[in-house]
Amino acid sequence: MSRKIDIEAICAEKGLRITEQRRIIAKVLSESDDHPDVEMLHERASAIDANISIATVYRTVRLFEEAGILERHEFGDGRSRYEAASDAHHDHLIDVESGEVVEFVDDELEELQRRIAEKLGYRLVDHRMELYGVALNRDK
Amino acid sequence: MSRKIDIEAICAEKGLRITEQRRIIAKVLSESDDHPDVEMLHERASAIDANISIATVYRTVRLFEEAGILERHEFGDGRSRYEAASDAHHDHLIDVESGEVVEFVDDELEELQRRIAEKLGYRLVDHRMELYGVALNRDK
DNA sequence: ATACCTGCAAACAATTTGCGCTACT
DNA sequence: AGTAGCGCAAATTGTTTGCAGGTAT
Repeated sequence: MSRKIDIEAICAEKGLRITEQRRIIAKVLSESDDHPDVEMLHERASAIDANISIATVYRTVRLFEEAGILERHEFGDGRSRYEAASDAHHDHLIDVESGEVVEFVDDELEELQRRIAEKLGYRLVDHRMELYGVALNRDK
Repeated sequence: MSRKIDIEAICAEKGLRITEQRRIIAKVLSESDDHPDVEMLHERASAIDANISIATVYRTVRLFEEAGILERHEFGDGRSRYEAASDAHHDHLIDVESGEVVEFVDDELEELQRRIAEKLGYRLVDHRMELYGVALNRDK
């Protein structure tokens, strides 16, 4: 789903300092096709450089989020999960049995949300939507 | 929005013990038309009986949620917020400027979500959706 | 050179839990 | 009477932060 995004280039663009640990965390993020939490990111980063502290992962992830490089999600398991912000917006469906996360886009849905907000007297600035489901054909 | 729900009766129905503190917390919940967090619930309960501990509020809120008496929401401010589970499902729109929460129902949306899940190969068992918006006419 | 970054450990905030005592049923 | 619930304080979990030393620009 995620076309590779050159986070390092974006950092330079935004005037962020590029450090060894940021480069590694950026690489890990770019190569993740799932929605890892901080602990998972730290594990993956540690596999490349064992000295990266989890505090740095937290700081970097916040920095990247504020720079719009990353999107943070809360899927209801208590911790935040991240993915590289692509220009293509999408929502998520979570398989409640396996925990698997499926990404999807539905223009009709986007449009409907905008209309609902408007009907209530608001201009929609953001939304969060997750569907929770069980697979129909268990034999996949 | 919330028609009064007799939580005490539901407790009896489900075989839950009815204690003084549960009765109070139930009353506070029934009378709340907003979406209080545990701290707010504790404050409101304390106004009735100053001896209720916050641990009991946490325990009771969890008990009630597991019994289906309560719905828990996470609106992105870190803590969980609760409302009495009514039979009438609804979603929420959060005014990002005032923090006000507007409840709404949209059948087309419900139906669309079901269809999207199905298209992806899932049976929809739950969903969470929040719209975030700014009021169109500020002079309301 | 210097301002920014990192690792470490301590601090925090929300929530849970062990324990001895109390109160429903 | 006996089990389940309560209050309190300590423990847990996810996350943030102060500080002393290191590093990118």
